[in-house]
Amino acid sequence: MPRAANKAAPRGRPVRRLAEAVETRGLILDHAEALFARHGLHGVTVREVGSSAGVDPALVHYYFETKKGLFDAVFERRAEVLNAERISSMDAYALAAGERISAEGCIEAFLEPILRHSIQGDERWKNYFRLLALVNNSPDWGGRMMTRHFDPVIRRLIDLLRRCMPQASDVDLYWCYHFLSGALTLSLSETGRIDRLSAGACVSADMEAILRRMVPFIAAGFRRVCQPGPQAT
Amino acid sequence: MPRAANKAAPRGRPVRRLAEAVETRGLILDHAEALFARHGLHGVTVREVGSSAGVDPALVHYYFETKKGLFDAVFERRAEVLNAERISSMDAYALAAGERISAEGCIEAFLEPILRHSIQGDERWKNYFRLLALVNNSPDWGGRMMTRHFDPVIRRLIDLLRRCMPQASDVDLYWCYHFLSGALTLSLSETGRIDRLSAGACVSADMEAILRRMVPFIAAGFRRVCQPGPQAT
DNA sequence: GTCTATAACTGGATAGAC
DNA sequence: GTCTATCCAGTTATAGAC
Repeated sequence: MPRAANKAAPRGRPVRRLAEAVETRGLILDHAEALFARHGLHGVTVREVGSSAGVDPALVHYYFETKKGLFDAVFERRAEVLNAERISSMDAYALAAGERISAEGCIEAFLEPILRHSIQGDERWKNYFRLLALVNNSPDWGGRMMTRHFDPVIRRLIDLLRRCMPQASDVDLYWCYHFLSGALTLSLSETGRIDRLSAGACVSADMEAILRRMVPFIAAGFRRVCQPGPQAT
Repeated sequence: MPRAANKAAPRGRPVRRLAEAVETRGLILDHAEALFARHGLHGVTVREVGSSAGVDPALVHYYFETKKGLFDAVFERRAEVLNAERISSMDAYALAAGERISAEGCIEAFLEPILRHSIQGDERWKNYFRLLALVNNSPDWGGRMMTRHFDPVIRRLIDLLRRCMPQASDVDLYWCYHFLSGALTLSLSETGRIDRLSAGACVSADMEAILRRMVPFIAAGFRRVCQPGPQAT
């Protein structure tokens, strides 16, 4: 079982070797990411990954053992980065806002890191987000995968939002987050559907436009459902 | 090319035969629907469909020619039904509401038919909805498939909403629909994630709870983004 | 319409040379 | 670490008997 890069340098070997290996590994991950994002786990073959990355297919097994192993590695790689960014974004906001904390602020702090990568036009991140969308909507293992990697960050968001709406019940907060999650992941998948539907008025890739509308949209939704305000329907 | 049930009765044959054939065809569709919903197009084999339906795999090709043909047939079958239901639901609402038309009413009229099937616990419809969620979030052909089958109905919804918010711009309306679409399809996919995230407070399958919250949530979002109201932020 | 048999091929995975 | 060669299970799809 050749476990991937467990012990760093294989004792006395020139560093060049290791650097190249890390490079190869990353190359495979990048190309697998792009392919999985578009066709899903079962829609991609190990051979395709290899030839896309310009690397022998056997190397894929060398580094990741199985196709599922590769898929998981792809999924995990950016999850950690993203979570760290979101946590620090929310922490920074909470600290800066203090008592003037608002739902809009929390949601923007939560969304901004993920959408910033898209706005900056990083294709690798965009592929990863498409993959996220696919996994989030996969009935069998998708839910578990999301739970395993992202739940702690979501709880942090819910905690912040609770401070904005102290009278909100947990059920309401979680359902509202659920709507947020659906709206976000569909946006991330950039299927191009909204472009055609709107006859060009909307552009799937325009994350700036999405962020600008999603923050008030979601915040208003949260407030309406979680605040037992005067509106009676 | 044995086109499926093109001409109804093959001239002079006993009706039994035809009835059984229709039954077999439907059986295949039902089981394919359940499998595609959970594993996607590439995650299912023709053999699996056959053995799940208790039918010879060759029959799948007899009725649908290719696996993709089967997939398309599954997707189309309920799309027509659903569209008709949604149109008549919205028409009925618009007629009844008259000048007292509201965003809440439009959205509920749009959502109710789709969620009613789930609320009634029809497993076949629920599988179909899971499939919808998967397709809606598929970057490559998903967007086109949604466009082809559902855009006219969506335009009808947008038209109604425009009557509630005459000053709304098209861009805003379409983006807001996009958020609605994401929230809806994630709900339909019932991944079970929200159940774990909320430690049991929310239940994925509880469409009643979803509908009750989604209507005000989405309506508030629309109003906030599409109405140039006094709120500044 | 249904089933058997099989063609023709592609998939993931591994052993072993370099 | 990388590549060649290969295994073999499983794939779609079809021809043809019933």
